[in-house]
Amino acid sequence: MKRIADSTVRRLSLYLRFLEEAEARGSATISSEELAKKGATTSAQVRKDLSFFGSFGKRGLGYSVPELAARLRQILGLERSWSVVIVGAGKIGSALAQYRGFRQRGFSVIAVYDSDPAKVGSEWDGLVVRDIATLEADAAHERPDIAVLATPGEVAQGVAERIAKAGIPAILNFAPVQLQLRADIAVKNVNMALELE
Amino acid sequence: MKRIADSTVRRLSLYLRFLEEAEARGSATISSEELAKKGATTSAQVRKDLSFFGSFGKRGLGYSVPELAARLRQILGLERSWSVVIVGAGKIGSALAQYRGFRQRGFSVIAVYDSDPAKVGSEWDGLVVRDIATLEADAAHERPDIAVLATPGEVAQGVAERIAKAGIPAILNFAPVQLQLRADIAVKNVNMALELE
DNA sequence: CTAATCTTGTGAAGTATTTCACAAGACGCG
DNA sequence: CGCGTCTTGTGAAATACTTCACAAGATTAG
Repeated sequence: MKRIADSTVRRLSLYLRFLEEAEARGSATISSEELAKKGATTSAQVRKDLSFFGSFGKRGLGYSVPELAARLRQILGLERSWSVVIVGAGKIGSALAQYRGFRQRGFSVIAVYDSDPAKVGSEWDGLVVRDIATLEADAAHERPDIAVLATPGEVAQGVAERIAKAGIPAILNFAPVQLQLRADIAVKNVNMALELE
Repeated sequence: MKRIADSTVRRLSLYLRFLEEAEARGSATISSEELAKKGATTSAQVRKDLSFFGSFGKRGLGYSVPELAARLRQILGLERSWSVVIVGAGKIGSALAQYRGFRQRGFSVIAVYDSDPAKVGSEWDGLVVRDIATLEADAAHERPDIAVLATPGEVAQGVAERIAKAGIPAILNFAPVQLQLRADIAVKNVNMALELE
């Protein structure tokens, strides 16, 4: 079995969103054509994407909305909950910590870290900001799945190395630097200014 | 001339960041190999990306750092300043309004809008939150280049239509919905939960 | 000036992704 | 049941993107 293309994953995630809308509206089935129109793609593309994982549509009818939604959740790894820690309690970190979209998608924020003593101990939306010094010790028993890196660029590389050493296997990087880490750490970069270009 | 691939633009933006670092360090030239190593790609890829716009390297030497940086800024449209309005003064809107990365890249936030009377009139970082009711009138004379849509999903489509009607030609959409707009409005979607999947 | 060494620019080859096009299954209706 | 209509699943074709490989320009050292 070949690797799933990044572009395919993005589209699957989009399809899932449309399926959830359809589910809420009470539709029982949906065609590749409908999914395509909402997602600004083609029906052939939708079918190709889905057929990669097997065939769960009915000819002449379309796809069963609840069945396809369940299948996509499984493919995207959303049938289980992922625990997330946010490192950096600045502007971006605070927006992310309170972003409802994560919870809705099965990601639960279990901790926020910062190095600024003025911020450590303050409470946000039920979460107490922890001292970054305790990152390694906490990670050893809480075993978070993903770290969101939202520090200033200057310290991002150093903090990323600590995250890697603490045994957290994936980093979502909001800092505007390219991280250099061991290949077994999954790094995904997000650059908001880049989106505007 | 063919359209520039999305993946190419992303890399060009990355190269520019490395060039700015090199500029700060005082390097006069840089090779495709060096750019490739930092950007986790190959030197052939770097050269192909750049050769698309002409040939401005020197064989045996590499590329002139300031010259290439200037050329990339021009290609990416960063030689001029773009004015941005943020619509939606919630968590994401406020993080974006204060995000320094935009300014550094030539995007200046000229206004923030919200529909909540409790927020309208309050001041953020030198910007007064305006009532969304004045969007059309303001846009007519300020002519912003880009609107950042950071409203809740339920109202995003309606607000996007107003933005389009107000004559703003590009939207960066942070709401978790797929906008349906006229084809001449450039829409770019950002979905933070998606990045984790 | 010549030789050795770098590094670009670019066809050609190799992969990957998207679109086309159509056979065949599924349903509804008379 | 037979017919018309809808919609999937999928090879094949088309397109797009990446990597290879090498000729040729540029520099440095002797």
